[in-house]
Amino acid sequence: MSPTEADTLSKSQQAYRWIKERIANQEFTPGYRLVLGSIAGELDMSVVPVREAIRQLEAEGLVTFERNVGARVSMVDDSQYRYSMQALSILEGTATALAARRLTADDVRNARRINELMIETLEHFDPRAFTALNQEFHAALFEKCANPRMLDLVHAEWARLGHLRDSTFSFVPGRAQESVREHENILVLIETGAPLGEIEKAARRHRSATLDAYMIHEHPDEALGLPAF
Amino acid sequence: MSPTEADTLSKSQQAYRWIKERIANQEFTPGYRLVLGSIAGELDMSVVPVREAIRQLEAEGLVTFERNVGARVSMVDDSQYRYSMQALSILEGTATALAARRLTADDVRNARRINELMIETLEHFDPRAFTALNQEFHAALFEKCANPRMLDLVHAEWARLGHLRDSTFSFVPGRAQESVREHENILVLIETGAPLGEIEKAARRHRSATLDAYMIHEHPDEALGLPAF
DNA sequence: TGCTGCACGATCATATACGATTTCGAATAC
DNA sequence: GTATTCGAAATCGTATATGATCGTGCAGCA
Repeated sequence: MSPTEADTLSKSQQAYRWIKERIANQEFTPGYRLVLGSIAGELDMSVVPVREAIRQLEAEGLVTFERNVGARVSMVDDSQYRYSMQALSILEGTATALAARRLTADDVRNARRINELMIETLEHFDPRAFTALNQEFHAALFEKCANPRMLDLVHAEWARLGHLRDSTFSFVPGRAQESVREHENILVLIETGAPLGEIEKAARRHRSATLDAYMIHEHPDEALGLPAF
Repeated sequence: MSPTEADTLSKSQQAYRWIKERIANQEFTPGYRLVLGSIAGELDMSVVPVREAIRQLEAEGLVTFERNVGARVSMVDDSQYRYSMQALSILEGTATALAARRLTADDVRNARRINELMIETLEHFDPRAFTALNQEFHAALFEKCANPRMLDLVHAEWARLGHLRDSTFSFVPGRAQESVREHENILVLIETGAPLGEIEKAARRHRSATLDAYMIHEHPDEALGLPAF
């Protein structure tokens, strides 16, 4: 046999990934009509697995579905991005605080290493790579969150953002320097055993600041409409 | 024709509701094996819609699914309840703060009315009714949240809790009095235009306190394991 | 007795087929 | 010229059928 790489993958899951990838690639832009039959033909399978895949995507909010009409890629405007970012700032801030006391010296060292990598890449700045490292850094901090439910929510929100934009720092490259400084600051708070409230606030503000930078850069005219904390 | 009541409902949705109801009713207890064929037979439909329904429920976390094996009602132990409550305390706290500035005098009046209803029912205490009113009260406060994404998350978490326990106050009836007092306190904070941080903290603590009461009542021996803020 | 392997039953996964609903355009009436 | 109705094509919703996979119990052997 030649189970090239997707042998252990059910067709529904194949379809799921296939569609998701196209959406992430902007190949299927928002509003794009997802026709069961066509996709099934394209993937050389019947419509049943495709249906299931689309329902999953619907549950994640990536596509909207209307009965007897069909599915289309969800409309994602800037406001959704902003809202998701704010939600993430809340969730991630709390998750980071809930993980702080459980981080070992090694964990902190590792996070710092990632942050130093980010500093290095600042010279020949690559937004995509920087965004990826950024995610890695924060994951290192909140992954040990004492509350798995919070962790799930954080992951879900990260995934959601990943679909809306594959690189935040493409939009606000200037924010990168400030960002790594704040990272170090958070690390110090964790190391010195600062009150959890402080850590939460710092982590939350850190992300809010990225959002603010984005807003000022992309929509300088609009008011944020989102109260700060 | 006799479209008794479910004419406009697709079979997948019928199945979805049917199963969900059984789970809520404890008729399908955690660990219960959901067999596609049996359910399909019971509902007099083919397995296809049932499959879809189960996948939806899976996405919501109500059932777990294993390939080529089947679905079963998710195990929900106390810890999950606790984690969910804590997540809700965070989300709801923030949502309440994000809604505070948008509440009109009427909104506050309405919320206070609900709270007074809760006070009245304290005499002949009915946990179910009290819990329902409690939800109504909080919904009145956070429903105008400026961030719809946060609102979605709050709703989802409420729904999740609804499945785990249909009445929180069955477990800690003594908490009710304290609860309505804190409600009034939150209302005053909103009316007087307290800083959003204060409102958030109060709302968060309010729910945390319910969780603590539950813990002390049900698991006095266990440490919370969840740091307070 | 205890373990290995096989075969059977239960259940899931997918394909194909058909009926149902919606959408869109063309023909007709005004 | 515009509005309305009718009909066909596209697409979805579900049923039925068949192959694939997993769990389990029994038989055979050490």
